[in-house]
Amino acid sequence: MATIKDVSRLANVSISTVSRVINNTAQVAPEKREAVLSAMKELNFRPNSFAQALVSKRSNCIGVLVGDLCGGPFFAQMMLGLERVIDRANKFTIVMSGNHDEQRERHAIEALLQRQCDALILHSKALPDEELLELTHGDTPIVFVNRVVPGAEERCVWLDNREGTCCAVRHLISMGHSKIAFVTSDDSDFTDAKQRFEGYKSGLEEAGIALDPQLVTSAYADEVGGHKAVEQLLERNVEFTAFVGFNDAMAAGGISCLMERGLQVPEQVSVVGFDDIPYIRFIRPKLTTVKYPIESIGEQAAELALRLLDGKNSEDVRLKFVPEMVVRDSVKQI
Amino acid sequence: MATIKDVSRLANVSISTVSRVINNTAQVAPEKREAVLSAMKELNFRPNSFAQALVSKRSNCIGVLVGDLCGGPFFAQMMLGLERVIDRANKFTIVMSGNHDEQRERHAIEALLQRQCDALILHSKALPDEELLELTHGDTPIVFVNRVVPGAEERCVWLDNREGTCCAVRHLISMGHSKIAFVTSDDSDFTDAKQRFEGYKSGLEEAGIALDPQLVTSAYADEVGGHKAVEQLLERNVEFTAFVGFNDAMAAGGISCLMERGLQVPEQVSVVGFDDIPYIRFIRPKLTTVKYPIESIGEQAAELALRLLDGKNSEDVRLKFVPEMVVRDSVKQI
DNA sequence: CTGTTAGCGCCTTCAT
DNA sequence: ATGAAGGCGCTAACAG
Repeated sequence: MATIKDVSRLANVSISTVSRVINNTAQVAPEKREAVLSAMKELNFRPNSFAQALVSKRSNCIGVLVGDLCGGPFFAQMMLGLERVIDRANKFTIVMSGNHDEQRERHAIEALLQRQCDALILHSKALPDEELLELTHGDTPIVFVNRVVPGAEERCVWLDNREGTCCAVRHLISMGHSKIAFVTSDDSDFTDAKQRFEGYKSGLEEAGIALDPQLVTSAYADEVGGHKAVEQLLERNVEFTAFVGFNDAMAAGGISCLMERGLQVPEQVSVVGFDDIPYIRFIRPKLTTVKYPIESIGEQAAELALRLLDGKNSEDVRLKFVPEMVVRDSVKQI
Repeated sequence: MATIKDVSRLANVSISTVSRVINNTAQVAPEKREAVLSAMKELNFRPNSFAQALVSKRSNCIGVLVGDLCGGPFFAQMMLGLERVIDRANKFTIVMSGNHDEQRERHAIEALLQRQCDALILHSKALPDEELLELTHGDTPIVFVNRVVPGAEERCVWLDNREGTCCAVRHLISMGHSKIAFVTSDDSDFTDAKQRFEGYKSGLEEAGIALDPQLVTSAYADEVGGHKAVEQLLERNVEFTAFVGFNDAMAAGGISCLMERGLQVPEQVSVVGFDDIPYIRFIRPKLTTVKYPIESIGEQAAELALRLLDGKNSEDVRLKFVPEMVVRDSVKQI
């Protein structure tokens, strides 16, 4: 790989001049500039980004920690939002996945930091609040996604999960339902699960409906889990006219369980999901759900990170997102 | 951020000694080693990876170009495979997406190269063969995924698309079908589309069935497109008992079109998809499809890249993948 | 406008 | 076993 020295030699100028034309950092005589340009082309020169980073103290990289790239389209969508703005700022994205494992998350963050990322965007599920808070004291700007870290609220971009399930319940109630089940994740120290359950409870409470523990069922938070959970629910022989799913996948699994038993959705049971994942359009009936605006969240998180980096004020960055209902065909008025 | 100098000062040793304990590159007196270690801890020292890369000529990064992170779970799954092996090799992954645009792909590769990635794994759809071939002449090892670049075959990890649709057709024929439609992408200079169409043709040919152009229909390669394409097909009023979809999304779209018109799958029309995307389980009936082992392909691509890097022989890396049928419920024997 | 010079943080001989 | 010194490729004063 050719270096700046090679170019300077070929163009018969000093390395500073070359540097100047590379970075447009000062005026250079047109003829010399031409000479440099053609020398660069001839040698297929590309500035060594490490040398640049070493001296300029800027890596132009934003490090991103995600749960896992493959757990559904979720992170992919977030990345889409992130990339859009990071790209526009002419920076790079380095992605690492923590796979929801504490050790791995810690290691990934460590690695990102060591890479001298200019800023970090973290979607950490496994690390404790204190550890995350600690990180914000370092000299690398850090932004948290989908999580509120106490003491670092102004660096968190997140969705109000509680409000989400609450909306879902409200919607069902407005459609005449009152026996509403909740099909949730069995990972009870998963913050999202707690919050969504809270939302379910307060939605009922608002309407003066007592919580019936028999109507709450849980399993692993995917389609298979949803299927199982609804199966359990059915076995309990409690009456319900609707259920809210922890996420769309569980809702879809639950629906297939109902259908297998000859129960029609929404004729006999209404269903509301959560997330509005793209491939929900494959599900029949079209699922009514709560939108998780993950792409926008990604965008705002990146925006915030860049602001922090530039020391610009970040007041107009949206931190807290409020979910909205997406009404489709899986809820029936009764 | 503390530097090696700070550490050496605090530990009362020379820079070299610190370097030695960092890299385990020579014997160091136990007491000094201890002093260094504790100094590193105290200063929260992390070696500057740029300085390391600058002098060692190794960035420990593998650059990856993907079509887009969000066009379905496809790339996410590939990333899963890639990451697994890159991670195991203690290296990093830098991802950029080309969004199927020639300019952007070129720019992304340029950027990755400038980042001094140790090797590149490219999933390029838009760049011409010659340009890609050219890249392999540089000094950075390059691996192509899901594409055969003439002249660089030993650096390509790919699936035999042609064989895939051929399998699908064979399967349908073995189930008694002979009027088999093909619902494909309208992007005709898209290599995958060409190859899959070839497979469809040769599948028919094998069975001595003449190709009926009326049975081939195309649209944008997603669910909506599938819907449209099948709509067209229906309007043509040609008889068919089955169709092969360009991919699962088109198949799913086609199925919903059929269902809306009261046509049962597979009772009246059998369907075979392509890819076996994860969320296919949401589709009713369960779709029979051709598996695209994208995760394994990702793994092997990464494996190949690492081999190339280490100059190890890469003979046992699997380059060409052969698709296999996944038989589920959307095909009926007639 | 241009060239010279001094590092950025680290690794690696080369002496000791 | 250890320290001193040189240099990786580049940028940023500083002199002309």
